[in-house]
Amino acid sequence: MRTWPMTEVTKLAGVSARTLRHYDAIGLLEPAATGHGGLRRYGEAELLRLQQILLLRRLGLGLATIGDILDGGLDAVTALRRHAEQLKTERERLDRLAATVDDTIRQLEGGRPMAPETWFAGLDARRRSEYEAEARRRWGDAAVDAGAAAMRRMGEAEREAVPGRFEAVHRRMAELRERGCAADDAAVQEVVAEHYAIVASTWGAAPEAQAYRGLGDLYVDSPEFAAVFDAVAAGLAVYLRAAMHVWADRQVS
Amino acid sequence: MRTWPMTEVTKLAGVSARTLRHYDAIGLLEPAATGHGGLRRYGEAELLRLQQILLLRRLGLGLATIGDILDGGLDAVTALRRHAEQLKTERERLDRLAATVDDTIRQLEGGRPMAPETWFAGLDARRRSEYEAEARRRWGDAAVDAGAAAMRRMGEAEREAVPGRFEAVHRRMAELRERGCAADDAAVQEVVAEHYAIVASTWGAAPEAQAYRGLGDLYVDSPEFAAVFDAVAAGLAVYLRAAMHVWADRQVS
DNA sequence: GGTAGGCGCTGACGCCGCGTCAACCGCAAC
DNA sequence: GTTGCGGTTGACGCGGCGTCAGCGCCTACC
Repeated sequence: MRTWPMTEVTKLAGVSARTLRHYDAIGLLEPAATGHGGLRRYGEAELLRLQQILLLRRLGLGLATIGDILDGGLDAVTALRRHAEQLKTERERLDRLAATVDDTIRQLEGGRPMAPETWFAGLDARRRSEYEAEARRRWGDAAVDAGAAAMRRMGEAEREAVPGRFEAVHRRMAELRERGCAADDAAVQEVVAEHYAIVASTWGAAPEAQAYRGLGDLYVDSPEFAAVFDAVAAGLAVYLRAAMHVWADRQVS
Repeated sequence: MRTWPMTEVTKLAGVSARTLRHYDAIGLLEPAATGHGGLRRYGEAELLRLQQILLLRRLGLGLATIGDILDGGLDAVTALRRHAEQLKTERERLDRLAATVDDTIRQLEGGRPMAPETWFAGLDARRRSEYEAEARRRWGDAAVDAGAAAMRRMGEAEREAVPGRFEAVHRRMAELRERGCAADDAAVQEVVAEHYAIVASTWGAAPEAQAYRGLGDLYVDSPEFAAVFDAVAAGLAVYLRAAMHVWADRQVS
């Protein structure tokens, strides 16, 4: 039986010697024989196996998976189907990411701040669904769906103005906190009222006092939200929550 | 000035303590102060910087790039534009990859071998353009474009039959080589003639003898092609090239 | 005979962004 | 005293090799 040394194999298959040694090291492709000083020699069967490895590798499969397939422990079609799923998921993530990046570029160029709606746009499906699941738990399906619908109904100009209005509220709240105003201060409650109005416009309906309270909790409990507020001014999330609680309590009484 | 310990920061920003230590280790975000036993304390400026880090990280930028941006050595818009390019390139690569994987699944299910056209489909842009550039060098723009057009013009059934016809030729060539037939043997040249016919049908025109010679060279020079032939039978690429050279020389004389 | 060069070998580090141990320290509550 | 929390500094691991470093063997040339 003919055998080939590594240099030949690298030329035939277009892989580096390092790669062949790696495949040997991880047990993916062992030489047919190793003679005089550890020289690797590959036979026809090994070349064929290498071909299959390279084919599957080109499809993006991991070496461990490829090994499982070639050793018969895994069905190729099953593995590829699963792989195709992952590819599609990853592609969708890149899609959203690219859109968010484009958004950010436009906003930076226009000198406008980040839109809160885009805060979650780049999150992967798991985190996004976690957030949405929490929202549904807190406020119910109807509220979440109504909110999404309301956002869609809004005119372009109106929708674009939302981030700026939120930003303004955040800054005014930060100022008041800086000046030492308590959460139940009239000036603070005035700003909260405006905050409530903006939230109501994005939700498509005026939230119940309890729901608004819950939103304040979310601002602190959710790392993503808290981070955004604390970027405006450290501690703002907690301050805002307190003010929202006061406002909600007054609505009820 | 207020400062926060790590536990607070992890809750505010939603990052792990490990991440904060990592950012400290690579010099991306250093604590405002470290007191009594190395305890890290973060000030408002650090929280703001962390916010910016997380924002850019969510967009998929690398930590090194983020550091450059925040330290003023790199313009955010420029970096993001470049990043968006890369995202799009990567997304396109995944698209092609997913298509190739789907193809492969269909072929495996149908029990048919890989279509040669798909050999290059999953390659990244660089390698693909390298290959195409080489093809244009070898045969000229017109030939390459005509070939692509011919493939598109072909009927579905015809196009699907191409892989099988190539496969059959490869197997017959391998058999003849096994039996010790020389490249100029009549039986070998008969198979080569069929090979030429298939190539002609995919190119949309009968190749010049010189172009056909060049194709034989490519079969050996290109690792990807050589690998595919040598998977059918080790050494087949070289054998096929020799046979193609003989055929081309006879056409000229 | 020496020596330079080419090809092969075996480690081992590096990449990227942390997760995840392990081992230890200081402070507070029981 | 001990338990537990919250912090510290290492270190390994992931995937798929690229890229040295340092060595051995064979050949060619002087």
